[in-house]
Amino acid sequence: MRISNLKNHPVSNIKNHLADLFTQALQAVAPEHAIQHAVVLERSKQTQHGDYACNLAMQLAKPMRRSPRDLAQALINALPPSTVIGKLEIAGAGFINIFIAVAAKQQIVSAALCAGDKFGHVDVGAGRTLQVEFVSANPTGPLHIGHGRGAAVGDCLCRVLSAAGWRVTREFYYNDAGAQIENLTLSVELRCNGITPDNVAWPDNGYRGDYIMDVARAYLAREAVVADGKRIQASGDVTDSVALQQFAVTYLRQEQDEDLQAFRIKFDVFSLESALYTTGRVEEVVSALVASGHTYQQDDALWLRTTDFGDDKDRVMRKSDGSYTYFVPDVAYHLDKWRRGFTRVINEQGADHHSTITRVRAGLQALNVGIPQGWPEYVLHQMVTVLRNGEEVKISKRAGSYVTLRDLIDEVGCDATRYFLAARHSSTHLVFDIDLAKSQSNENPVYYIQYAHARICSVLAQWGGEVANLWQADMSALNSSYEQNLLQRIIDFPQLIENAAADLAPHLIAFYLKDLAADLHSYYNATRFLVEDESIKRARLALIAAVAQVMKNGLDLLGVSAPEKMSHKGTM
RNA sequence: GUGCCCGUAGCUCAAUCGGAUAGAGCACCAGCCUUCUAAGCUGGGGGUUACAGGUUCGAUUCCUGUCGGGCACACCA
Repeated sequence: MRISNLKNHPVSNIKNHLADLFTQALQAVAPEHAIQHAVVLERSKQTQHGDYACNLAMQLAKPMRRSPRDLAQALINALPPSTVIGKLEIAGAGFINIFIAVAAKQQIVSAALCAGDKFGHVDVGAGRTLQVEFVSANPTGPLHIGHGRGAAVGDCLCRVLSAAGWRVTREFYYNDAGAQIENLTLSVELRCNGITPDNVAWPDNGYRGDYIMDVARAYLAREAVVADGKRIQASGDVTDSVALQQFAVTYLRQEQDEDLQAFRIKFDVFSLESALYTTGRVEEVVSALVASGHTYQQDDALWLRTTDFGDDKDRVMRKSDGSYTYFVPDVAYHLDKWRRGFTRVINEQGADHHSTITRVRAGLQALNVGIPQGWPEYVLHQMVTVLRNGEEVKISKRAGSYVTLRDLIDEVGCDATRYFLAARHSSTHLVFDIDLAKSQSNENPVYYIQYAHARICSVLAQWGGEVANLWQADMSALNSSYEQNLLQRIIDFPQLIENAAADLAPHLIAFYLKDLAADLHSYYNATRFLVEDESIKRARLALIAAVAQVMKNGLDLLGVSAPEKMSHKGTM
């Protein structure tokens, strides 16, 4: 077997291979239905049902007025031969159960080892560009756990989409203009003058967190801060509110950048809301919207008739005081994304911003520049509830009481924090129990997975041979049920990446890795690897080396490290 | 009141565009280290998938309604 043959081996993309076969069978048996019925194959949940199942016969039964089991037999008869298929059975109401030939399954080990870090990557994106905007926190305070969820989900999404063949640009949008920034500036100014939040003079919408005091202190001490390559030196002049605002924003951006770096997240592009005003893009969009005929003047304000595009009421664009509401620069920003050539854009954000979706899309539709209706796409994550000492910690920037991302990284660790925040479906509420994550770190799933990887590395190190040559091993000895499970699990990996990318659901990676680790641990406990028989030894080592490769690739999709050693912790 | 999200084992969560007997972890019980890392493994109990209808060969999944939870409903962002 040569490397080039392994790359295109059907077992590396087995579902598509089977789907092709069944499509041909369908053409032969029922050409008139071949167009309406795309062939769907699914993994069987139980081993007695084989490895894959096809439900085509049951779907065709009604329109063709034939019994599903007859149709199943006809499809099987028309199926082109393949070395991948070991056995076919008709079961239940008309399922066609497919058993993959053991010899074909064994090929996946060599294929995975040869592909290395690229194993599992697919090409559904075909190199097309795609932009993901995430985090996009206001520069008015440190990142909290909610931003952490957005950061983890968004970054993992980017990694998954890259692995699925998309060329991904990561973007962060700063709302560095508007009322919240003015509140920030005022809060820092008050702190500079020695006024604290418990003072009656403190405004209701002022920021109360201790970090405001830190900003004020740094400003008075004439410190320098850097964000996005720009260095700002504080003047210390409390009466200069422009300088104060610039310093405060840069200070907080620097802090956010440091937190993101500690969370192993890197953005390609930072966009500033303020730039949309200074470059005239906001005005340009307003003019275009007025010209589109979807606006009207009422009560001294300018309105956009968003109800033309599915909103439940119209929205104000320009307030009677002449300033714009927040969604106007948002529309300008998204028009800019479109003009930069991103025909696919995904915005990952907290569900508390879901009402913006309709408005932004309505504004873009009103511009009538060819943007599709469902553009951009959104992935919304639900709120994170934080438990500390068994009690819910209320997240409120203004009250200054919340758990920062930095706290979590310091207390729980980057790996575990990323895993916990990314390992849940984003549409469900997440409970993050800090004490549990800290005190039970020995039972943390991320350690379970990393431990499986470290165990393999340890065995390979004790063997001391050349891992790079293992792909040439004779795999025919891999016949135990443990080995079959692992082979199938490896075969599933490319399909997993395809599904996770299609569903924009990176949490699937986390669950897969837990299952893979469980299979590995069972195998490890039941099997010796460094045995006398050279052929068996090499086959088993090749298998676990392939498993380690998949775990490393999978952990990388989550941004979690794959250590080669685990140092014991705790009292176990 | 309106819109969006959610409701699965005691707890935290899965379930691949509707598939066959709904799965893991934690917690609880009983076992496994003179052998490659016990942060591990093996076995056990635990369910009317909130509730009621509907669609069909088949529903945790889709539709309608009810109940419960979260979020959003400004000329705030």
